[in-house]
Amino acid sequence: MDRALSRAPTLEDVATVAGVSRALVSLVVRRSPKVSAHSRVKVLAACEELGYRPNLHARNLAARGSAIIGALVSDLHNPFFAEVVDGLHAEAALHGQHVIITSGGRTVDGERAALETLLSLRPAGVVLVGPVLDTASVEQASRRAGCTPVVSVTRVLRSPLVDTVTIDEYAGTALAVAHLTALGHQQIVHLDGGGGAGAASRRTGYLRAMRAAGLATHAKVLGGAYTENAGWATTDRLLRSAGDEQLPTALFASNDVEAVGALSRLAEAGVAVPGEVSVVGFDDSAIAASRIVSLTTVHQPKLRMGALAVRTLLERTAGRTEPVRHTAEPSLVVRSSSGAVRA
Amino acid sequence: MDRALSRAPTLEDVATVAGVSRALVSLVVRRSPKVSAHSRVKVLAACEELGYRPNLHARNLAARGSAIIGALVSDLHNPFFAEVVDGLHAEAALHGQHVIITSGGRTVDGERAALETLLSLRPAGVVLVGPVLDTASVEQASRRAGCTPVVSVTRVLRSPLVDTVTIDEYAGTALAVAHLTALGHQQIVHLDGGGGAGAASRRTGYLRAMRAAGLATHAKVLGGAYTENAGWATTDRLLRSAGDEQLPTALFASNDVEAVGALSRLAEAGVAVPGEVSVVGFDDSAIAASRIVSLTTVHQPKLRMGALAVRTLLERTAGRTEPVRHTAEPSLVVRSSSGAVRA
DNA sequence: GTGAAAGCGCTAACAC
DNA sequence: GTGTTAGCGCTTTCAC
Repeated sequence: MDRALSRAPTLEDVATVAGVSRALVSLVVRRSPKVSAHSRVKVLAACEELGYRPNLHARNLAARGSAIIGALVSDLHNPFFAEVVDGLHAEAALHGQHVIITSGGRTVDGERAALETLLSLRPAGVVLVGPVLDTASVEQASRRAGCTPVVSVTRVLRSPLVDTVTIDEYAGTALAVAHLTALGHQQIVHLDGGGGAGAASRRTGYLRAMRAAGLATHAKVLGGAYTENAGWATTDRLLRSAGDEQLPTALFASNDVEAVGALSRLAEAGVAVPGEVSVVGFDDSAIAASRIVSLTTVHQPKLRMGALAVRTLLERTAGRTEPVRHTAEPSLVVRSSSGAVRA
Repeated sequence: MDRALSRAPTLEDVATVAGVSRALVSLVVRRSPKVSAHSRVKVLAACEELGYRPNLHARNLAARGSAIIGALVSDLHNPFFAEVVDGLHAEAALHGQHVIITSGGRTVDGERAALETLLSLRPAGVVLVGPVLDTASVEQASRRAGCTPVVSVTRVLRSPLVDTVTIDEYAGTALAVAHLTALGHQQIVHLDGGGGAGAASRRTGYLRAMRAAGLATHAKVLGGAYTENAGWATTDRLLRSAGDEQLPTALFASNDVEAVGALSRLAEAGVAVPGEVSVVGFDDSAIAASRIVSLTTVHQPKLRMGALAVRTLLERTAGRTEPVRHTAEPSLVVRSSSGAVRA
């Protein structure tokens, strides 16, 4: 079937084999309707025979604009982001766009370099998934690339050049607190997420929800971070500082891994979950669903957020100039880490 | 600083501003030594002023060959692969190569499409990370792209066109079995990995190691897969079929998530780990290190494997035509899921 | 419908 | 050292 060819076949090769001009082949591969059925069949057969695959570089150069959407994922180790990328892929495919991914290894410099690489490829737009990069760097990079559209998922970047897709963090925290109060909990401690994306809003949302429930005096925030170790350490401090009777009845962590840290410290201390203490997380990442963890948590619609990011990007490409800030609706997933307050 | 420019600046723009020819600018940005210091400074200043960034498409087209290494990652949800990608990045950076990633969402069709996208970008080479794609498809794709070098990590593809990087699965299983027998275990059951990458070798390795330890009669393989549910279900069957006294003293799972499934089933049944049953996994993925799991497991040097993949790729580019099969050395990470056999 | 010709931004020979 | 010239593979007018 394949003719021997040391280099990859080009439009020209296809045209020669099909006995037509290059322009015609170009029209066929781009699915133009202005081609006779006869020619189309001939050309397609030649493509097949040669194993022709268009050169995206050449296409991009000639068409000045590509069907590539670049995704800069801050942390490939985080399955949360993987799901957002799934959403990106699905929606991009619907619009005939290709998605290529780079990662910055959770560092500002790494992300800056990865963004440079991405922009050198002159993509139709860039999706920043959970970026740690500062707004100024993003703005500058976008502007230098002829104002390539940028949308940030998870993290809000306040720039007229950047659209954002996040969830309604306040609604999420309200769901978590409402779930716990409905179970009779009053002593609900919040394990803070430190400087993590959304952590500040979650803290505020928690305080607001506690106030709304008439539990303002019970509200208590303990410093932490979006890590398992932080969750462990914070819970450790809690256990040490309080006698058993003063232990809160519920812990609301700023994200899932922090909740897992709390769970493991509680298990070490022999504290029953949810018998003595209920634990609620945030994100609904893969670990929360694991049988061994089975964590009640606030679900973020990651797939939908990814898809929304792509649509938002394409709207920009289509001419919108006003920035938009989308917030998706969270929901609560009840698993076995939460239950009625202890007697 | 930035001059207003609606489109991204080109070499030509830089040349105009610097008052030199395009070729000179090209030499400067490619760090050629054959440029006077004076010109270099002038050109660099102009680049800075305009925020110039080379167009990779144009460069690739003109130079027929790019500094792009494409990575096709079968499953972005798997942190195991993320670490391999870290290794890829690190080594690629050392050689001035860019890494771009695509994913096939764990399906053959998805991977085929992702590979097409990658190859349309005419990369210097492609790294397949844990591919599910069949050998024939890979061979054909590579050949159609003018024999683009391909290296497969984790999964062995038997093709003269494809290099591979895996670990020594036999050595890994030997480590696990030796660890357990040293602790006095004899009733060691293997939870099979089904059709997963390396699962067959791990099964064989287990049987071989048991035989070598004089435990051939105790060897027992239970069907499974590389999933938490499979680990749970297999352990469930084990618990149901055996009275308590017939329970094996150790479980050796084909990978970590399967081990986690086993752990959760044992916890549900109130079986103490490692008091009554020891559990050992394979891979040393992130979940194994989690405090709540703390799984003894066989470590795969993922970073090194990623780095090795890049080096292997570049050797091909440099002219090697013989395929190579690298096997990295595993090691054992002892955590708290394994202990001395019960009395 | 189809073909000819120009040019996208860059590199690589080759002159000077 | 520096400038000139010819493409790389494709899309895009614009004639026919």
